Amino acid sequence: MPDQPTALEYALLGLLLQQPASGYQLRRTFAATPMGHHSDSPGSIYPALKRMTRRGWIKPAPPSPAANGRGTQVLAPTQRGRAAMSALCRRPIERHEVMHAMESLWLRFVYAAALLDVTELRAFIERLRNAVREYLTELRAYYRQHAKSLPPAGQIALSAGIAIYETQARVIDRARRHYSKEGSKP
Amino acid sequence: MPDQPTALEYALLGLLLQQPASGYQLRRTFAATPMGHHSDSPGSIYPALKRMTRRGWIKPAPPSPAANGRGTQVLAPTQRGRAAMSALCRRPIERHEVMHAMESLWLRFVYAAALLDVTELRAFIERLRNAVREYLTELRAYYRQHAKSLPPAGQIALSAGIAIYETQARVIDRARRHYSKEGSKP
DNA sequence: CGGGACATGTAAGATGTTACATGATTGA
DNA sequence: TCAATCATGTAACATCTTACATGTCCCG
Repeated sequence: MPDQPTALEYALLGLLLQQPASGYQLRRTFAATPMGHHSDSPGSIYPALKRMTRRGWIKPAPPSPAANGRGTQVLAPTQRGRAAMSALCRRPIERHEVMHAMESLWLRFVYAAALLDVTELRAFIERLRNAVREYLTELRAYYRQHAKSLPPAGQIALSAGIAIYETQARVIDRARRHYSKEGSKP
Repeated sequence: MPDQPTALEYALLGLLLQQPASGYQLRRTFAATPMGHHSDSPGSIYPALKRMTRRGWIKPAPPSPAANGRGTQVLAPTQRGRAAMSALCRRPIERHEVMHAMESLWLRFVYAAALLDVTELRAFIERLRNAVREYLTELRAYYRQHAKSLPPAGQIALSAGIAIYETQARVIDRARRHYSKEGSKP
């Protein structure tokens, strides 16, 4: 039975939306790419692809021209797959995603830019911006209240946590500016 | 059989080294604290505590004075627990930890500051600094090679990844300065 | 013709998630 | 006394990790 799709499934779906590929190629991408800290192990990739197929998100591309001979099976997203990713991008951003899944949110930003129209993309960026700012407020409040009772190393580690989110807030502002006025082009 | 200790176990051990506590209190800490993105679910905490007990890292504190009445069982680290944490802090830092477990490394920094002498702490900071710098070099190289072929959003997301590590490198430098000359106090 | 990369998959085992079960204590 | 909180735990389930199995193709 189709449970909740995992972050891995969305990451795979995103890659396939950019370019249909085989399981093996996807594994290589995860192994070679710094973005998205997912495992390149066959034991996670292939079952995930099977689940996605069951969901109707992807399907084997027709044997097609360049069937490169080996057992390679090129997978391509379906219309439903595209819809699932769009739906993800439109979904509200939750606190726990900001807390420990910022990587996934950055991925989502990339796919939102590819799949949504400029207006919706701007809305996504706005949601992301607000979510991060809210969490930053929380973190700073925590720091104010607890820093004094922490050892110096604890203060430094906590300030690192805050600085990481401040940095990301700055990059989000940059993205916001980038997509603010010149969304569609001639 | 004792497999490899998990990050959760080390996080729990660290908290217990600061202050003996019950499973429930540890759960509350995970729920309330921004540091360490571990689950506060009983289904992960209690089995982890049981494994740690099996390993001899912790043991129930004697019924002691303030047995607060309820079924509370206060757990305290043993000598072996302390040794396990020190060993973790002295261990070389691996690429994959820098890639997707910086939170754990910050935790480790806090516990290194609490458990190791200044000389060893400085060595830990140096290792952390080098590991992060090396990974940053890799990330920047990847950016140089691939940024051009990425969509704008992909470039922004990738630059966010880099900026996060640059921020952390700066905080590590701060820590390094902090522990450089005035390690022991008057 | 043999080794290495390509390519897909399964099996065993451990961990984590969610939901439930259980019971004591406190306070309204 | 009723509900909320404190407090520990288990069961079912899904996922991930690691290791293995299998077979094809290319190149030296």
